[in-house]
Amino acid sequence: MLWSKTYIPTLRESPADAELISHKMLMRGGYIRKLQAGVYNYLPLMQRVLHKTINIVREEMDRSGAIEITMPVLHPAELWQESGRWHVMGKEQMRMKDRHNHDMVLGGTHEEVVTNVIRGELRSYRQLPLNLYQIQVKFRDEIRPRFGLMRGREFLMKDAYTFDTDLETHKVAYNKMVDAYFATFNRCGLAVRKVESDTGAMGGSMAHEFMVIVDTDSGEEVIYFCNKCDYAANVEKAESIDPKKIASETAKPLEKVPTPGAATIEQVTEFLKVPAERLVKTLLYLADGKPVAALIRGDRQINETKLRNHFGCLELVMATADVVEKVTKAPVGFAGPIGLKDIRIVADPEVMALTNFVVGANENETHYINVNLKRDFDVKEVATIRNAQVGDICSHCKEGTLSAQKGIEVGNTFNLGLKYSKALNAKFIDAEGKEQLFWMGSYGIGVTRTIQATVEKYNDEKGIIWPATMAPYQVELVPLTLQDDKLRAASFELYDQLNRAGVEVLMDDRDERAGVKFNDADLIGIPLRVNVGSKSLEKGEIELKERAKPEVGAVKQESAVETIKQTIARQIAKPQPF
RNA sequence: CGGGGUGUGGCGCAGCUUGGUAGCGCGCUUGCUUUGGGAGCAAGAUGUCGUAGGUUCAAAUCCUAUCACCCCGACCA
Repeated sequence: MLWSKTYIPTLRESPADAELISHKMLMRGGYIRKLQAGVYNYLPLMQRVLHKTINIVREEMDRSGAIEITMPVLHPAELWQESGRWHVMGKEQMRMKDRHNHDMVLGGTHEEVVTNVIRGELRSYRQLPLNLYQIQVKFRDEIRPRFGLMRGREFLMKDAYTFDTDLETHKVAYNKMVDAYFATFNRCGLAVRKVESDTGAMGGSMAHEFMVIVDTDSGEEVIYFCNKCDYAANVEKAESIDPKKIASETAKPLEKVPTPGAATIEQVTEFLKVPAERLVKTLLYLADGKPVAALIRGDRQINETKLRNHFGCLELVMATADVVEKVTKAPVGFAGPIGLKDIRIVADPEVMALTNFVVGANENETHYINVNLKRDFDVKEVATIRNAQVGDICSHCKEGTLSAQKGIEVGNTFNLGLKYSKALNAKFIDAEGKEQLFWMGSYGIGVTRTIQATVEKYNDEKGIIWPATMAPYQVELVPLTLQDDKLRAASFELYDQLNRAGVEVLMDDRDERAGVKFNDADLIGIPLRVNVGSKSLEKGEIELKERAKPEVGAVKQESAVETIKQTIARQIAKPQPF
């Protein structure tokens, strides 16, 4: 392709609304343009990267035995009502009405539709296992779309769905997908970490996320991993070991003390000269509208996902001040479990291990000190509802400590169990002639997000450095000038030779100065650049410059095509640029 | 939705406090020179100053409303 014949609108400056380096580079390199928040045009270079990435994903899915289909983007609301997710998805689901005033959904995921595809028709266990996948645009009305393609409202995704006869065969299918994911991301030059995650609105009992670990602030999610064993989980899921009961001190008598002006943990620790881990926070929430209380140590952060799972509610929101006052009969900041009646109270195991601790007294500017469980109050529900923290002991090996890193989630896998087959009544006949529900799994790869994650990972101050497997072109051919007839002729000849040799080549045939072309070449990040300049041409040579390497090499014109092909082959074999 | 911020040629920005009819850099067009890491000179084109009201002789500038976009938070197959 000739640069002059395609459309590569590079920018010297970053648009003001781009924050992440990857977002800036994709904008500056003329890869993407925003249409509205979270919705992007994919320009010619991006389109080619997209094709490359899709091909990798497709090849690995096919290799794993998954079968490609295409399902509609437009779904009838009835299907979502049938599964019960019409209400679960809430505002995140893009919805519209047709001319008959029927509710429609722009799909953000396809569990319902894929189940509808097979139900009633896939009737025999002999047709199982089955894995159906598609690569398709998805819509999600994100609360806050951001960071370019990282969190879009419209984005490209590969979604696969497995159907199996039982849990054992489901696990086989699940692990095949896990293997396919590692293979896929490897080919993209991305080292990914598989971490445990919460199942969220997907239901089911097991889930993993595939994370690209990044040093920058671009990681949207914090993941915790053990320094001794291979345990890794995201912040929603990560668990640390529960403490043994602290060598029990003698219970001191309960005492109610005034704490004027001390409503926050910091103020109370300061005022009472008690460390935060001796305080118990009483946090009030509305679980599907009903007030509930959660007790965690003062030095800990509540994990609302864990809390929501414990209460089994759809909606969990912090109670407003007036609810707090109504329930505790005290202003915000003085809630405590003693005397708190008629609401469910859940305590973190760490709280259960405390003695002589401090709680709010449900009275303005008052706390209880020397509180002890059983004697002063009792809780019926105990569940881990705190966030893990760096330095905590790993809950798996019980030896290592947890560290944290930021990551970009590029893929995920979910065991869905029987949730959707049950809700949508999808059954097959087993070997005994009995009707059974399908065991299902769902598996996503954010294709457009993976592309941006790759840019976020592989760039320098000059621009993008693509892994050869994803690069829009394999080679960028740069004639240093077009004014010199010999040089021009040699460039076009090489361009033709490369095309005939099946090399994906972009030639910068613009009548620009060399510096402009070099800078644009570095910006768009094609892994191999070939310079045709008069100095080397006099020696019968052309120059090779790999984007990821500083040095410039020279080869004889005659062997140029061969050397270029070898270089490309080497780059593709090891796609990680550095 | 809460908090913060920004909307002025394609991109980046100034002008707004103190109203007087829009400017800079890059890019774009044409010509000449130049040509190995973002050239120089000259001549040009491109703006209903986000939108709608209002105040005023006069509004990019003041007031009101509204929309869009960005950041933090909440949320997130």
